[in-house]
Amino acid sequence: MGRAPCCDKANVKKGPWSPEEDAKLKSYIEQHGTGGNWIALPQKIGLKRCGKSCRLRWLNYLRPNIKHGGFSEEEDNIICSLYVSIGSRWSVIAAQLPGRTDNDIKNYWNTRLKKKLLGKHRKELQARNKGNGVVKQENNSSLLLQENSVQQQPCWPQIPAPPLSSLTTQTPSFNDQDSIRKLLLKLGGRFSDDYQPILDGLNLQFPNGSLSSTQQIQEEQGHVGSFGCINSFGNNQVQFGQSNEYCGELVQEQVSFTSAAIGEMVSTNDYSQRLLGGSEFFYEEEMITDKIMGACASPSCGQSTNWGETSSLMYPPLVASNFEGVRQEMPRECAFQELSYPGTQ
DNA sequence: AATGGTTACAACCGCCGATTC
DNA sequence: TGAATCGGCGGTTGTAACCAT
Repeated sequence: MGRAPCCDKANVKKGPWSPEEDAKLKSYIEQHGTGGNWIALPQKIGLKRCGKSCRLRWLNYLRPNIKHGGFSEEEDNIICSLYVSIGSRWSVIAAQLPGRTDNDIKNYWNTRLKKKLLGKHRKELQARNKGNGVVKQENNSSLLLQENSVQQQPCWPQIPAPPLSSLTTQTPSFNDQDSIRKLLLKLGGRFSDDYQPILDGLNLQFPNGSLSSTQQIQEEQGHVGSFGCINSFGNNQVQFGQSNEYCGELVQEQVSFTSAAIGEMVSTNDYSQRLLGGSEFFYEEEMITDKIMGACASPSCGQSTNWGETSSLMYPPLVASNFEGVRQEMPRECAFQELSYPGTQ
């Protein structure tokens, strides 16, 4: 059998913590530690709180050496570059920023960093459209979910690579690149300038339809994987790929940058435009919603869907250097799926 | 000064792998 | 071995503080 229930939810207090509760929790943990059992803790202290709530309060607020607010530019850069690399794995990102909690970073990203970058990105889009005389169609080429001309064919988006020639080749200027590099390595990514392109080792099929060797193996096994984002730090090149399944079809896109360009984007807080130059969907949920809904509503799709169903397929990016890396580092939302690959089975 | 909108952040919720019994 | 809980995580929500009108 299992254990006793975690807590009596009817007799548990919710909402903001009072200074008295904080003091009780803090002094107890400082004297006795957590005892390795958060659930039993509130009873010992005499708090009408859930053990989970106590844990959260301690980790995010009461723990010594916690920093709140006032993120430095350096921290911004680290958060941005790690988010680009590994997605919303806040605990991993927090581990690189002493004194910061995952909750803090998550809030900071959601309320400030994301908007800051998106705002800049939108301004640039508007300026670009103005310059091109484009009325609507905000760079819609970024995510053209093509209607299938033939049923059972993947609907590949047409993603134009950003103008690499326009990107600077100067050395990335975010200060903590080395630690980021180490972290990425630890996470299964590669970050070396002499590293060979990894795409052949990945289970990828890009719009040109060519199969990688790994893919062929996977094909033989009768399935292919779905993953979020691939970062290849080889030949000074970083490639972001996203693979999603819409309406039972695999949709992939790929954007490439030089690692120097990434450094520039991050250091200038301007990476949204560059990174998103080919993938606005990253932030502009409403835009992709419309497009996906539109695509899935297309006659060729053959089935109806709604955003609630498709949204779960919007995977965050992650680091992967090879197929195993993809499997191992796949966030749980990205659990390796046994996708039937249209046209390859 | 009042009101409505926005921002920032603490806290909750629900899921999942690990652990326990 | 399987059921149940624990601990950790990321996503979401509630609300106080702030700002603009």
